[in-house]
Amino acid sequence: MRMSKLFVQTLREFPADAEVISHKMLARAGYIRKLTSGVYNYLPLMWRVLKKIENIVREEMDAAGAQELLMPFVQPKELWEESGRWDAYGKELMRLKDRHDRVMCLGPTHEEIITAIARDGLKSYKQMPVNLYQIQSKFRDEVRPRYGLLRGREFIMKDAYSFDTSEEGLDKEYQNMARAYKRIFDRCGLDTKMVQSDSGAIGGSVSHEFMVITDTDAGENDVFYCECGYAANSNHAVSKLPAAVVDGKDYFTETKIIDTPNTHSIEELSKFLNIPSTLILKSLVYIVDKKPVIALIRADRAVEETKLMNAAGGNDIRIASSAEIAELMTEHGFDAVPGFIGPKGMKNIPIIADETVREMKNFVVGINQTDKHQVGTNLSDLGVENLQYADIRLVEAGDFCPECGKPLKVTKGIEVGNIFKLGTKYSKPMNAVYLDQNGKSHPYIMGCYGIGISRTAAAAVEAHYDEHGIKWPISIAPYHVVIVPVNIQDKLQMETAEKMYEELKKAGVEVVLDDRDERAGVKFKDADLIGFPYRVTVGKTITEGFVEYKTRETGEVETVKPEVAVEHLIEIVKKIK
RNA sequence: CGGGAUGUGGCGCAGCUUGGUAGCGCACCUCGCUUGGGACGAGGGGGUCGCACGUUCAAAUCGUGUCAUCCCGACCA
Repeated sequence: MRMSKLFVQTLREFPADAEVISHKMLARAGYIRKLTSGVYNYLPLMWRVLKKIENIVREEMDAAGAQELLMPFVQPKELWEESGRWDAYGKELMRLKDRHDRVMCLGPTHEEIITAIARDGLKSYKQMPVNLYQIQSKFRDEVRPRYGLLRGREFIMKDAYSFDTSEEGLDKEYQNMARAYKRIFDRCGLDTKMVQSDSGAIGGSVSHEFMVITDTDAGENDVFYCECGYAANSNHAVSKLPAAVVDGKDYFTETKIIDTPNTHSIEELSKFLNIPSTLILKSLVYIVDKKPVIALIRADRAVEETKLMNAAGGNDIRIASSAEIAELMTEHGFDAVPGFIGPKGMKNIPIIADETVREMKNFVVGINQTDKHQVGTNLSDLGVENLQYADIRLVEAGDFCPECGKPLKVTKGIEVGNIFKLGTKYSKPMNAVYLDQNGKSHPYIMGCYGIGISRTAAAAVEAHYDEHGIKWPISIAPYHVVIVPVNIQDKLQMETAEKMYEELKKAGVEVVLDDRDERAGVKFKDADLIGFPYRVTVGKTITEGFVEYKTRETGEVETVKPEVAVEHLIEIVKKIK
């Protein structure tokens, strides 16, 4: 490709509305243009990158035994009603009507469709196991799209679905996909961690996410990990706690109610009583699926909302507003303000206590009376009904690994892929069954496996850039090399550049010849910004028979003969896989 | 959904307070000159100032409404 014909326009400055590195870089270097919020045009350079990632995914999925197909982007409401997700999915599901007023939606994921395909054509145990996948645009009407390609509304995803007759079969395929994912991200030049995670609204029991670990602020997830190999998303991580004072016997000799004026926060209360916060039982009111739930936890710790939501068996959670708390107090005949709330007397409302609460003795707790707390208390003193214990605690750095006991570390991660065990979550309600050896019907045991293609591209930029621009891993770079004749009016320079260009093209190297009548500085800036992995500069030294060969990643520069540079590049490209 | 901000050529911005013929830099086109890290000179094309209504002799500028976009939070296979 000749640069003079390449459809790309680089910008002198970063667009004002771009926040994270990948968005800034991709927009400035002419890879993407925003069409509307969370929706982007993929310009020719971007599309080349995306196709390369797709091809790596495709090769590895095929090698792992999966089969590619393509499902429709527009889907009928009826199937979503069968699975029960028409109501459960919420506003993220983009709904629309056709001219006959038939209600449709844009596919945010394809469990319903694939399950319908399977029940139509997958009738015998003899046909399984089978794994079907597609690479396609998805649409999710995010409340707040952001971070460019990292959290768009329309994005490209590879989604695969497996069908088995047994849990063992599913387990095998799950491991198979985990290995394929590792190879895919390795080939894309991405360092990923496979972490345990919550399985969320998709449902199912077990899930893992593949996270790109970056030092940029684009990582939306906290990942806790240990040198022993344990790694988990914060919404799922568990830990062992450091030792703490959990028995208040040295502070309180009897159980009594005392005045604690204006102690609205844990900090104020522990200061007022001159006790560690580990002796205070914190009570928080959440609204889970529109109903109140009280969470109890040792006060030095925070509640992990996803864990709490799962413990409460809900699909939706948020902290209660002060108005809702007031209402709840009134219903139970109290009038305490937040800061003095407690489980005492809260009948007919689920109370979920974190595991930390089990060990607490002679502690301090709110009793739903403003400016008062009860000290030297044990949970049994409070006569709590509907009590349930669960791990609802947010892990913190410094906690210990649940598996080996060493201190956990925390890092930010960008989720680029995930794998779920779905079980019969979709096959059962949709009555998608096969016949076994005895002619008896059973629902499929399913798994699903996603990779965000466009997000992977953005994550690669987050992981590979410098102040001058992008540094693509060669396997997913839009082109392998750019040849820059410094002065296109110089006959020898231009002839040499053209000759190398033709030779490289012939050898299958993806090469751009920067034949623009621009000054060298402009071409160098653009080359760095766009992120060609290699640059060959044909300048003055060509009179002595040499060109400059530069590696973008390392900045290393060599002076070599043109034919050496060509050979070198051909070798490098041969080795990409 | 709560909080904050912004909409002026493709991109980045000024002008608005105090209403009076829409401007700058980059990009784009032409010519000259230049050619190893975003040169220079001259000439040129492109914007009903997000939209609507209102106030006024006159609105980018003032008022009301509305839409869009971005940031923080909440939310999020």
